[in-house]
Amino acid sequence: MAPTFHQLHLFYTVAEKSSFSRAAQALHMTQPAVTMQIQGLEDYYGAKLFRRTTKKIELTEAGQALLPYATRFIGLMQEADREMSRFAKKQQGHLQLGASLTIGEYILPRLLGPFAKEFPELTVNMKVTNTTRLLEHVLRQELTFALIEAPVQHPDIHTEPVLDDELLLIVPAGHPLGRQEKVTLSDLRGCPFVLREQGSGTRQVMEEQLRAQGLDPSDLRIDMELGSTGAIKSAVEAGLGVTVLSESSVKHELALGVLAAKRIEGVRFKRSFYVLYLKAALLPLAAVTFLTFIRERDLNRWL
Amino acid sequence: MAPTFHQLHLFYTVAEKSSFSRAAQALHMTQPAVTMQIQGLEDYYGAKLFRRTTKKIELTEAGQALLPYATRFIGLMQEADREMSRFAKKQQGHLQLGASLTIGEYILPRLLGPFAKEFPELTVNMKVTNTTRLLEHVLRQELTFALIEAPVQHPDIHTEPVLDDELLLIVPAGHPLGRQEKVTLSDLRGCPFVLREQGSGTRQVMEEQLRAQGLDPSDLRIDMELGSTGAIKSAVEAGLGVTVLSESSVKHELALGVLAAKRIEGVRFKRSFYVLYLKAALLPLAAVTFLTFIRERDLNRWL
DNA sequence: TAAAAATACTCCATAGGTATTTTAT
DNA sequence: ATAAAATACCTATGGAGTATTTTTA
Repeated sequence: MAPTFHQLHLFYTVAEKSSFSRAAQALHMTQPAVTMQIQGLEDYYGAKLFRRTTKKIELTEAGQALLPYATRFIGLMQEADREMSRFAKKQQGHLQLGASLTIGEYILPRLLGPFAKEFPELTVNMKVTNTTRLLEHVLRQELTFALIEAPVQHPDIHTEPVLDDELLLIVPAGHPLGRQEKVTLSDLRGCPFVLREQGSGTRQVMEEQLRAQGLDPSDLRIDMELGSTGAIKSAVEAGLGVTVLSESSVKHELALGVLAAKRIEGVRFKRSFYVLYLKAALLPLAAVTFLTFIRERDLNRWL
Repeated sequence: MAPTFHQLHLFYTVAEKSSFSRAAQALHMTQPAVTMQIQGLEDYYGAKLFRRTTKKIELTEAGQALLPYATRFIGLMQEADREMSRFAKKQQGHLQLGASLTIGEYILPRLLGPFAKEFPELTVNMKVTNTTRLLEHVLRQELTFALIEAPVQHPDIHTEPVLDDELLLIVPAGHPLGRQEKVTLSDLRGCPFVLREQGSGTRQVMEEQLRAQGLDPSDLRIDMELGSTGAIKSAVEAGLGVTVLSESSVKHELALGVLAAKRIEGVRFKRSFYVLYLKAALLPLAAVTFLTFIRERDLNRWL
């Protein structure tokens, strides 16, 4: 009797697309099915929601009144999904996940194992390509969502940050660089570095970024390579060198004053993830679960 | 795939009743049907929502997380219903409406005609008895809702004000009673009254109230009986007497200072409506439409 | 052992699909 | 004339009922 969430979602999509047929297409349905559900809503509320002509449809006054509620319903449902994904242990489903090169190569592989262990009933399928192709795949609904390093602009696509870390130069307390107003790359020449080993995500991202700025990573003087973030922090604290880490992973030490963080002029060691998915299709719970998993991890522990 | 509003409502009721069977009963369903829907939710979220034992069930952590969302969904749906009822012209349905004696006798009869005219597809059936019996009928789901004059206390019942007017003594500007600190009933003896005719709702309610306070309405000196609120206001403004009206119907004149309103010590000419309906069962849209109709009317124009 | 929830099954309503007609530009 | 929405009709999924079994205080 009461409207279903599904109906309100269809209504929202029809309003958004200003067309029954296009909404149907966006939602993997046929046009008559959409018509039926909208009629169901109209019957329930006892008022027409759209004024139809063959060329265009437009919201009636009643439709305009309902639209914000539909939006709020969708938002609330997504919020609930997000909250509930914390508890989803025996959830089952399948994810067609896309990832850009860096993410797909360095970062996701290390997360998929633990994820599969924690959510054994959720199977994940990953496709790695460039952002443009990922966008096309998502538009064609061949991928549920994709993880990329920068937001994209497209009317049918929703982008949302999953993680937005910046890697900073980390120096021990009292280090001369910590007192400088500005730190430039040339300041770092000859400076002893303590870094994660070759092949670690952090290291890879850093080197990629350096190369992207036209700098050769081998110009750096790397004195020490350690296998964990904790070890690196200790080494830097002990004055064995400087390093590059995300601010969040040294929050504690910064607060205590044992380490200092500086941004390097002209260089952005950004580590950003954005999810990209179709506006029309609600993000399925399995995807939300996956994103929650990523967000909850302290990614720096895995990189 | 996504949870239905219905499922969330069932979930809410089961949580509220702490029992599948009692929730089923409250919602006119069988226990297995409730079980199925809850299982559907649990499958979707991949987590148990209730910890079941034969004697009692309790929310799991996941259930506790979902409950506030279920509540918000229900609230949002009711809000939408209320908003949409403004447009519901061709809505169809049937209302089993209960009303207390005064409301059912003096007030509703005058509203049902216009309502039926505006909502020709909504049929209304009215039962008039005392509040106690109305409560029983609502509990037994023989009535969709009931309109009464005062809120009732019952764990399964929701009461909500529809209208809460107080009738005040209205005197022309500059009238001696308007300057008095306190006006008592004895002040009114011999005072010329301008009132609605016998049989009008306002008049009836007033006389009932007077009698309830042990006073004989015929003690009042009624100089004039007029057929409309507007006529009465004009007569009082012109100094032809004093009257009793709800504050809202003389708001304008009070602001202009042409009339003054006083409360009579020891007498409360209250005109309150409360809706009373089952907490478990959402108020059907037809009922919301009816209540919106009542609220939107300036009742004083009809009484 | 006696409640309450879970299963098993049956049935029917309805959501959705395909084919077609209607409508308005 | 044409593109889009509505209607007709059919099928099948799943929601709800009845009957029954399982569970645990």
